[in-house]
Amino acid sequence: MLKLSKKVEYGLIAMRHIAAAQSVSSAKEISDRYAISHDLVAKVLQKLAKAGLIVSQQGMNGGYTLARRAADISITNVIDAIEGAASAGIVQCLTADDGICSIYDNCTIKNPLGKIQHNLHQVFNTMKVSEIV
Amino acid sequence: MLKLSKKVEYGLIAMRHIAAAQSVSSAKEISDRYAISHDLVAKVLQKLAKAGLIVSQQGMNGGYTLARRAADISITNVIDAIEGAASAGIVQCLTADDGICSIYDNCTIKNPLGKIQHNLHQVFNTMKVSEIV
DNA sequence: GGAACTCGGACTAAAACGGTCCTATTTATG
DNA sequence: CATAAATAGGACCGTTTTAGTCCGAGTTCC
Ligand code: SF4
Ligand code: SF4
Repeated sequence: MLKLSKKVEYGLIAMRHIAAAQSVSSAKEISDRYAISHDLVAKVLQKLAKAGLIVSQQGMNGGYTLARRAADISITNVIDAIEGAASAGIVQCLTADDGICSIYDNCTIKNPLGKIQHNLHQVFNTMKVSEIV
Repeated sequence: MLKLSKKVEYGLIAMRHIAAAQSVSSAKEISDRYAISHDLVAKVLQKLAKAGLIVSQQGMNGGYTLARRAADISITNVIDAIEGAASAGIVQCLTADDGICSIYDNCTIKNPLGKIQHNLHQVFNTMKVSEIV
């Protein structure tokens, strides 16, 4: 239940690969190296690019490179890029999202959970891509 | 994606309620107070009882009481009781579970993720039920 | 022009989630 | 002793999420 999705895992693997590479890295290169579905990792890469974490180079011999230093990209950045920023919350009522919980008024644990969520974010924010190369 | 399930939320609400109550608390009492499905909270309570976090008293005027001091029950205990101990992991390859990942051999991020998981557990372990009453 | 890329939407099978329902058992109480 | 109020627990079910595929289109190098 606290498991992160495969897409995020693939995203982290890809980020690590790109960060460690000298030149541009293509989706095929990554999917081959780690035995992941090409289509899947390609989509993840597209999301990472759209979020501005990596820059794409289209056409032949194209691929991706980091958009900024690996030390300036946190795990939170990667997660948000792939899952959407709203997913950053441990419970939906604490994310700035629309749908609030039907229990909201009666809920006695949202404040404590807020504290937990803060601590969790601390963990993901302090861990940078540069630390996993 | 890091969201905890409704069952866990209900479990935490129930634990808080029981910890704050003077006498035994029945499932109906809790489901009424917080406007949750009776059947659902009842099942959660059964799991908590089975895990030894609360003790049940059957029959009329029955219900649940804490099995030990609220300060000795961590959030991890509650999560594990409801979701099963195997769910404690951020990725399945790091839990002592059976099914390992197909990528396992090629995966370059399992060690870093192990460190993250450790930090996460720290958060859930140090937070006790007594802190949410 | 073609090969090797990125881009991006549509689609799907399978699993997880959230929840209901039904039955059996236990126990206090009148 | 009968009954009502509880726990115990399995079966079931509709919806959503996940993980993944497939296909068409645009881009750039050779
Ligand atoms: S209100 Fe309480 S139950 Fe509803 S989402 Fe927030 S924390 Fe979870
Ligand atoms: S091996 Fe890597 S990809 Fe597979 S589960 Fe463990 S961390 Fe995730």
